[in-house]
Amino acid sequence: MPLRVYNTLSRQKELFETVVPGKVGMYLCGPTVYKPAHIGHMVGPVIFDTIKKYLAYSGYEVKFVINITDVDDKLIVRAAERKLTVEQLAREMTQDYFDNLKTMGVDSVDLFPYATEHILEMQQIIQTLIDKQCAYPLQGDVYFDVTADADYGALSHRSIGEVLAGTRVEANDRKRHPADFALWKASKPGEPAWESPWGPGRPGWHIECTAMAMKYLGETLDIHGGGLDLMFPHHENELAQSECCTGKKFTRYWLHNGLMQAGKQAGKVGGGHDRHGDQLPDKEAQEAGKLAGSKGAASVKLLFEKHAPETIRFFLLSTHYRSPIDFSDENISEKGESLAGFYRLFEAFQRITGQNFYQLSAPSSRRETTPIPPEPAAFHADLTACRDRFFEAMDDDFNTGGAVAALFDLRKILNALIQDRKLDAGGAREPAILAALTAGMTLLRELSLQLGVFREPLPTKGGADDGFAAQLMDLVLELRAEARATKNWPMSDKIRARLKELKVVVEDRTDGVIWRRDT
RNA sequence: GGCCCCGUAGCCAAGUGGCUAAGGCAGCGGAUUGCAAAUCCGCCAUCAUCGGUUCGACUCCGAUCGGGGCCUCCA
Repeated sequence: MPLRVYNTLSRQKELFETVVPGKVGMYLCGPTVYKPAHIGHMVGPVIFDTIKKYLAYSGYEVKFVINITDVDDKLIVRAAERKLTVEQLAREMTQDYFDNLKTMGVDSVDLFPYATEHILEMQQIIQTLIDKQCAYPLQGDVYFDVTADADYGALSHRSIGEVLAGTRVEANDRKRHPADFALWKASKPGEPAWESPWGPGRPGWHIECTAMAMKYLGETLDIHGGGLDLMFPHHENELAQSECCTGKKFTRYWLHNGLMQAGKQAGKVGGGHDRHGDQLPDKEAQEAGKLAGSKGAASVKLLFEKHAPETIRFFLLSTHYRSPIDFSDENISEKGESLAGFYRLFEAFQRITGQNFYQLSAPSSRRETTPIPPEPAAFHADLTACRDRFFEAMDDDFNTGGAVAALFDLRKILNALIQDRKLDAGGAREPAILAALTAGMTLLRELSLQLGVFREPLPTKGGADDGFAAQLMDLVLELRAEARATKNWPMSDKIRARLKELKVVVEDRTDGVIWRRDT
């Protein structure tokens, strides 16, 4: 099954062929570290982390780079507000970003280069562009001349004329062409500045990505990712300056992820039944619906208090990466419900075989995928079909939604085996069946790891209190067992009902009672 | 105004020019259970509307309606 990816440049799915066979250079536009990350900042990293994992699993040697923008107007403003240096602020927010990535299970990034550590590389590229007449210095600034790139606009599918149609006329008409953009900005007093052939200044926004991407991944990248919002002008400009600099294709496959949206109330107001419906939502209401635009967009760290990070990751991956995602607590909670079924399966597996799902050693390469015993035949066939569906989905432009569905199917097949053979209900546990079950669970682990879920056990709720709570539960359930032995159902049911009020679920199984804390 | 995307069951969400349109959550029926819970089995969609292309469209084209994005150094 060949891998196919959707390329923004061509607007269609293309066969995935890398510059160097077997190797992938992948670059993702990272954050400007000026404020704590919100959920939207996690979308790209989670998606491209998953892509990296899957490519590596598929046999590619992948180098994955995410840049850190640590010099920028927003940083300067925010640092001044907080009476910090730009460097201090950047350092603090970078740490926040890294913490969040770790929590979200984004662990496949090979390198996080900093813009400020690549000023020299940027200057060299700028100089090359000037030498090639693609850029021109102007009063301490350096601008890229968009007319130097005949294909300018190809990525975002607009012509230079169209670009200008919607743009406000700026006061700054010193530029040769209104669409020209800054490669280097002369700095004002008090701002971070670096010496340059054009005077003290700092880099423009787009040049850092070109410099760092080329330095670490070569002049032609295989994959360049980012949010849809970056397509224009950021990626368009990056593409133009890079190709003008090297004369080579800059990126083979441009991948853009959809943006997260917070609520839809803004668009819904006044719609529907109002036949006059001409009450357009005002600009402010529209802004409120935009995650990034709403100043109240909570940090991911706050979100982690409400939802398990794994649930959030699963939420992000249950829809296609190019689609926008509606953010809401309800939508995320629903994913938590779906995941609970997996956790119960892991517990059943532990009860049955004594093995810990999280300690199963799963193959990390698709070529060495978990062998499934030929017996029972139906089980073998079902699992194989499931695995095929997973691969098919992922090979088709990383369709994580389809892959997730395969995981659910897998869960059902495993539960069905347990059910049919009464493995968790006092039935005989034949070694061959247990081996089949273990193989199936190993496959589940193998595949789910590619999505970055079920990596490690959830932290137990209740923390340090758990040991004591467990002892109390043993006592309560012992008393309840005595009541049940004498068919004292009212007492037995009362205990169970009262526990339920405490969010403790009791299950009376044929071979014993189990309990768990509910979410 | 310009460019672009989307509209699939109560909700979320895959997918395909033609066999029964994935999966999840919720719901309903059954098995199981002392009763539950959990699990399994089963049920639950004329794919926004209208027209066109085609032997045949949810899938292609056009129009309409509805939602959204970008054009503003938001990921």
